[in-house]
Amino acid sequence: MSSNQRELASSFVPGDIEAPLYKKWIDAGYFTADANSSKEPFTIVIPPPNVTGNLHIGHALDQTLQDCLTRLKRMQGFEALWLPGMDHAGIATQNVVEKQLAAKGLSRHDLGREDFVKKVWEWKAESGGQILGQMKRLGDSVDWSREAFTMDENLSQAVLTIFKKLFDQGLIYRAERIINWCPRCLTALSDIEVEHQDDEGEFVQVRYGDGDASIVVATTRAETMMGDGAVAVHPDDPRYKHMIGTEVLLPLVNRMIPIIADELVDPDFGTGAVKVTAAHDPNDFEMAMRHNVPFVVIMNEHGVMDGTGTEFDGMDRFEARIAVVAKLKEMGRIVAEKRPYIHAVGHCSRCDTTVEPRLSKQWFVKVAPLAKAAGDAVRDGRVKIEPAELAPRYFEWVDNMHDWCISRQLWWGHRIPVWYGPNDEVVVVGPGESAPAGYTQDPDVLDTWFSSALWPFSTLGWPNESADVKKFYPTSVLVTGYDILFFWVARMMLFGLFAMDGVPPFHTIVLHGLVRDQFGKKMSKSRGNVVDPLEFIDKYGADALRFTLARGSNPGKDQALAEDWIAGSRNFATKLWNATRFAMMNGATTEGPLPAQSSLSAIDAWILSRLSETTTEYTALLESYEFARACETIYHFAWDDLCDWYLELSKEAFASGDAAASQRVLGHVLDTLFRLLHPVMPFITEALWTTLTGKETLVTAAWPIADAAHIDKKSETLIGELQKIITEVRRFRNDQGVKPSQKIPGRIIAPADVTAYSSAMAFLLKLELTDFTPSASVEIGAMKVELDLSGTVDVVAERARLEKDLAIAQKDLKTAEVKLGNEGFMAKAPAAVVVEIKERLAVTTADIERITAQLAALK
RNA sequence: GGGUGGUUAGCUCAGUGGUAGAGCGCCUCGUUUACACCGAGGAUGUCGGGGGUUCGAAACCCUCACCGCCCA
Repeated sequence: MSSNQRELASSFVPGDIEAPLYKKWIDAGYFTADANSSKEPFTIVIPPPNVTGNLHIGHALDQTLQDCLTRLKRMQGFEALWLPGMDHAGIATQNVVEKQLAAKGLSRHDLGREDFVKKVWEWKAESGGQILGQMKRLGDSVDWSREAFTMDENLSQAVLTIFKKLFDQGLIYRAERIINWCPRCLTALSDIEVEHQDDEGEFVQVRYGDGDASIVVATTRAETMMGDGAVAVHPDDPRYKHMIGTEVLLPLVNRMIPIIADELVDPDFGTGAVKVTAAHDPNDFEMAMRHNVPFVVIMNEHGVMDGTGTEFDGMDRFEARIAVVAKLKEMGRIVAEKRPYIHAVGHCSRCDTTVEPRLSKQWFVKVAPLAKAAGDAVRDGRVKIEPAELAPRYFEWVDNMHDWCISRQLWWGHRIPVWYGPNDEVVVVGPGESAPAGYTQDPDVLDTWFSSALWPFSTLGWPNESADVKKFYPTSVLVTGYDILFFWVARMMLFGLFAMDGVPPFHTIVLHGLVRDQFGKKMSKSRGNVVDPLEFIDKYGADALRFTLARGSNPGKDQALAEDWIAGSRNFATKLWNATRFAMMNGATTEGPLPAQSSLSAIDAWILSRLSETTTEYTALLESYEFARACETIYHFAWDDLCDWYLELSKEAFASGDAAASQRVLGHVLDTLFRLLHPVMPFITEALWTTLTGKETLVTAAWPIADAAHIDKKSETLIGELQKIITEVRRFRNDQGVKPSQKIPGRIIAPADVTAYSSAMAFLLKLELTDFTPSASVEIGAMKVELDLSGTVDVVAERARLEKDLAIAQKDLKTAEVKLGNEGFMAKAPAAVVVEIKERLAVTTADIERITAQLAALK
């Protein structure tokens, strides 16, 4: 089929093309990677969204960038694999199903563990993973044949394998520690599952003991005092030095507790004396270990007071706080109180309940040796972090990482593969092994991030020696928001290096920022400023959303997003559509060789030169993850250079019917432009390109290589001159109130290389190149356009125009004169800069002369 | 408290030593051989304050102020 037989719809409706194109791509298998290919691999594993999740705007950004890179590399001839999948999201998913049960008045305990887990699987089958369908709307070129889930059989084998390996090397241990406990979820949480917020609390000073044997302690948690085992002061504090080693009476429970000295106490905080509640505070726990302070547990797993033997037993912890303070007040023991007292309090990241530090026996990963390796891999350059400015954050965390609590008191997740014998024997059961008879398995499951830490290789088939692992590991790039650098990225580094014999899980970590609202504020349900990417896709098309997000994505930086900007991207898509329609109406073609460079008009040579430069610049920007700058570059090439100038300057040639060279050049420019834009705007480029070329698909088409022979500075300079004089004439017409469509007699007086394009310029400026007596003229440098306004020149407007130009020229002249008159400048500035300023002086001097003469003539 | 980013046009942001930029918004004109989701033209900034380095600073250094994020 030749190009003039194919047609584009007269208007661009994204919804008409997107779904059919995605189906075409899937049916053709373009996204399916081949482990046996001889091509160099390029691998990205998707940050697995929660099985409970829906596509939010952050996913849309993350995935747009990943798709850009994957499509780019696929076109560049790599064996590109973008591997999709989901995370089982332990607490989140269990919460969803428990909520459903609660609606029927049931708890998970009513079902029992086995049936509950079955129920979760049923839920997943029915309503989990909605995000996968939404990813298709976005156009993600993921390999669906490799879709993975962290609870899949193979990924579970990976979990068992690594658990056993870590345990055997002494890197997993069980210990009684203070951990973060959620009294609502009834499970332990790791440090990063705790979110610190500034809450309104209270700060009270309580007198322990009486008379000489008394000391005032400061606390925000009066209710825990019944669990105190000591009072601590700084060893050098003169106020308390004499009391160290003595005992005071603990009110309410009437127990004598020692006063101890510990460096951890800040003498400037409160009264300089703090209560030591070993079983209910992590700092106190540490001090207690050093000083043999007893652990007194006074709260149960629900955060309810228990075992104090006082009237407070049975009270909720917050209720108890009020009651305890009231009672102390009654006893005259409250020395001072401050309320509200704003301080940071930990909350469960899943349900927002205030976290309770709790003494409890849990499983931990000993991270020190793993974290050292993870830090070194980045330090020695084996893994790059982009942008590099974010590397210090990574180091700060990896170098100061606490041991990782990995057990969770949940039912949904990978059950801890530890079995206990009748005499407390401990056996870890690896893949294919079974526990000795009479042993019982630990009831807890592993932290969700334990399995996601294995994602870059468990999804490829590890621990089996799969073809995928051989071909696609290590992965090339990991694209994710900086907000999960610690949650996920650092942990993949830890486990990846450990499991894969020191081979890091990816070469480059590309970090992007968060999507914020149009005023740069964080999106949140409470603010009501959360946007739905699917609504934007419905309204403006996936390409528009993608382009907007990519265009806003500066490395590692947050971006604001406004609906207007998506509309702007939709306008860009429409522009491309209409430009292509126009081009095809005028015979643009991709068939046959490009005309010889020497035979081209300056207009054609110029656009090829700009195309070549744009290709180079844009490719380099994409390859260095500078998505915002890349989009900016291609946007201005397409809209400004191509649509506003090339097409306009070419209209005369197309109208004259003698434009074979331009038809071929234009076909080439569009062909290349669509290839370049395809990673960002896959749908519209596919539609336009296949229509233009008659070929099957752009998905697997070759990435353009800039032709250095097309760089033509002479044509660029010449077209630059044309643009200047055209703009000046337009400005003149505008100032004179001449309508854009009104034809007026005119003539172009300029050097021959400019006048060679007189007819193109005249067509564009609506000038009639006939004989006439000029009544006005517009000049720029050596170029002059004479016009006939039939004697109706608006002298006032023209004076204003010239005077404005004169003022600018005079200011520029002065700047140049000052510089050239500066001895320091002349002595020290680089020669090239001096030459430039001298040229500027010459140009402005000439401008001033010319404008002054024109103004004089106007009198 | 420790770390870290920011302050440039009305808004959101680019711009790492040589005449201040983009998108959106704003003003004027306009149914011109694609496109009003458009075209042409225009207005708008002592680049947070102060000091310093330099022939030259939005950019480099110091300092202050004010926002923000991460960690404790």
